[in-house]
Order: sequence, then structure tokens, then C-alpha cells
Amino acid sequence: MKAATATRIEPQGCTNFKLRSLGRVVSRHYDGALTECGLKTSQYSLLSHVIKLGPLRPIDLARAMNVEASTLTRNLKPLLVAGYLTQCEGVDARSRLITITDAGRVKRVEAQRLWRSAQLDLNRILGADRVLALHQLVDDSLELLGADAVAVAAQES
Amino acid sequence: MKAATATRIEPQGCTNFKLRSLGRVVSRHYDGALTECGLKTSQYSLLSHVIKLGPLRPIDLARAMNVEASTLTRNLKPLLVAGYLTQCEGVDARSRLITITDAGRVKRVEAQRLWRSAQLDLNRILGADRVLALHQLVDDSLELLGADAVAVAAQES
DNA sequence: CTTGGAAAGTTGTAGATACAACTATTGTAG
DNA sequence: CTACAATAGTTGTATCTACAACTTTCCAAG
Repeated sequence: MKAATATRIEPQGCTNFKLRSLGRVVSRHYDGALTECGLKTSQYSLLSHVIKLGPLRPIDLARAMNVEASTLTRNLKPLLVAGYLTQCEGVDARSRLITITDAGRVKRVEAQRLWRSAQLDLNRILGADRVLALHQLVDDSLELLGADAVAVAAQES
Repeated sequence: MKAATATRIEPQGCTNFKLRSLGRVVSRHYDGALTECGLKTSQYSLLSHVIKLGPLRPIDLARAMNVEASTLTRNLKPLLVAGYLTQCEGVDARSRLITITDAGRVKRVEAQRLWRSAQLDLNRILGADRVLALHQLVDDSLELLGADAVAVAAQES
């Protein structure tokens, strides 16, 4: 007398490993496409978020992207050195404002073509339905974990 | 005369950013649980895969976990230093064999309790159905990308 | 005004990740 | 046998990631 099979289906395997595993493969896919413009995909995301969210404090940018403040400090450095971003003084003496530069906008336009190509390529490989479902699951999961990333729309991501 | 809405629904946003974003949040969740045993979640995954896949060459371990060989070389180091893994000579003069040690097995048992707690916690927060769907999507995507990770079952992950 | 706590940011430390370039070994075509 | 390609692994370089500890600044209670 076994119970109905509809109950008690527990997930197998480690969610963290699966996510990181796919993340590695997908990141290599995007990074490969962005190589020729000299940006990593994470740098492209950073530029895109600064453009989308306007001049903003590092702490707010970090929250929008779900990274720690100390991580953001390090990730900003190469983009500041390259002149794609600048740090102005904020309202406080303790806070700053991250702003996109003209060079940053130009570079971002260049990178966006490559990003779009990588995204469309992924859509083709996985199928648009699967990508849509994945996006939805990721967004829902982030919300349930209390960590909504600020969604940056297709044109900006 | 708009076309039926059932067609042409293209994904919005960047799949890479979404995956990395969730990956960061989820990794912090697991790492927080594993802190007290002194392992990072990625180190736990590494130990688990070596136990599951037996003594094996670095190159095969790297393929099973979807990391580059050069990455694995670096990731192995702390576990070799800690004495949880050893490198024996392989069939070739150019290849090695990665093997779990007794200390590694003991540490892994300790870490597994903490991992399970983190996983059950995540299942509770997201709901088992959502976690199951996410696992399925990740596994399917990896297969379509030609990068099947070797699945390590619940007891071992 | 002073004092203690909160907030913003950086630095130390350590690990994760990958590409390019390199050494060493093995296999194979000629 | 030899020359060249393929395989296994490591190292240089650079970036990503986070926690703990720290400095500076601000705010609010007294």
C-alpha cells in the first residue's frame, strides 16, 4: 500500500552546485562573445546598471546587483581606471556617486551588440521558452530570498 | 490587427546576470551554513565529487564539474594542503590521480550535515516544486550546452 | 555639546574563475 | 626513427567574490 506518488517528491542534488555549474558555462559563453570589445560580461552588467539607474551610491548599486559592498569596490576599479565610470562626491562626506562617462556610453554601445548576439545565440540553443522559464524561476527565487535584483530590461542588460 | 499573442515572446534581460545574481545569493546561503566546518561550499562539492567518482584524473574531475583544468589546479590546492585529498601518480607520467583521504571522508561527513540543513532550508524558502523545476531547467540547459555535469545524488552532493 | 550607535566605504585575506602561454609526455604519420 | 600533433597539467595575469576589521562620517539620545 504505497502512498500516492504525487506527494513527497524532494529535490535531488545540490542547488548551489547546479547553479554555479550552469553559471560557469553560461558566463564562458557570454565572455567569449564580449572578448573583442575588451569587457568581461560582469563589467558590461555593471556599466548597464549604472546607465539604467543613473548616478547612484556604491551601496545602492551593490544592492541592485546583489553583490557585497566590498566586492563592488573591487569590481569598480578596472572601469574607473579605464575611464568608463567616475566617482563624484555624494550628498554626504562619506558617500560617493558613481556616474557613467561618455567613453563608458560609447563602450557600452559597442558591447551591447556583442551581448545581444550572445543572448540570441543562447535563446537559440536553449529555446526561448526554456530561457523564459529560467528567467521567471530566477526572478521568483530572488524575490523569495529577499534579494530582488533590479531588473534591467533587454535593451539595457 | 495584432498577431496572436502566443507567438514571438522573447526573453527580456540578461540570462547571465540573472544566473550569476541568484548564484551569489544562493552561494552565500550555503556558505553561511558551512562556515562552522571550515569549508566553502565549492570545496564541499569538490570533496563530494572525488568521493563519488573515485580516484580520477584532474582533467576528468574538471569535466565532471564544468570547470577549466587551470581552475581545478587552484581549487585543489587548499584541500591538498588540508590533507583532505591526495595526488597519486596516474597511468601516464603526465597524469595524476586525485584521491580522497580518511581525513577528507571525515570532514565530508561533518560538512554533509550542514549542507543538508542549508538545502532543506532552501527547499522551504523556495518551495520544493520550485527547486525541482529549477534543477530540471539547469540540467536540461547544461545538456543542451553540451556540458552535462556529472550529477551527484542527494546523499553525496 | 557629547557620546554611542548606525551608515558608507575601503583594505586585508582568502578562495573561485578563466584564458594564454608554457613544460612535459604520449601518440602517430612518414 | 623522427617530426609533429595531441594530451595532461601548471603558471602568469587578471577579475570576481565575500567576510572581517577598520576608518570616517552622520545621527540621535542625553
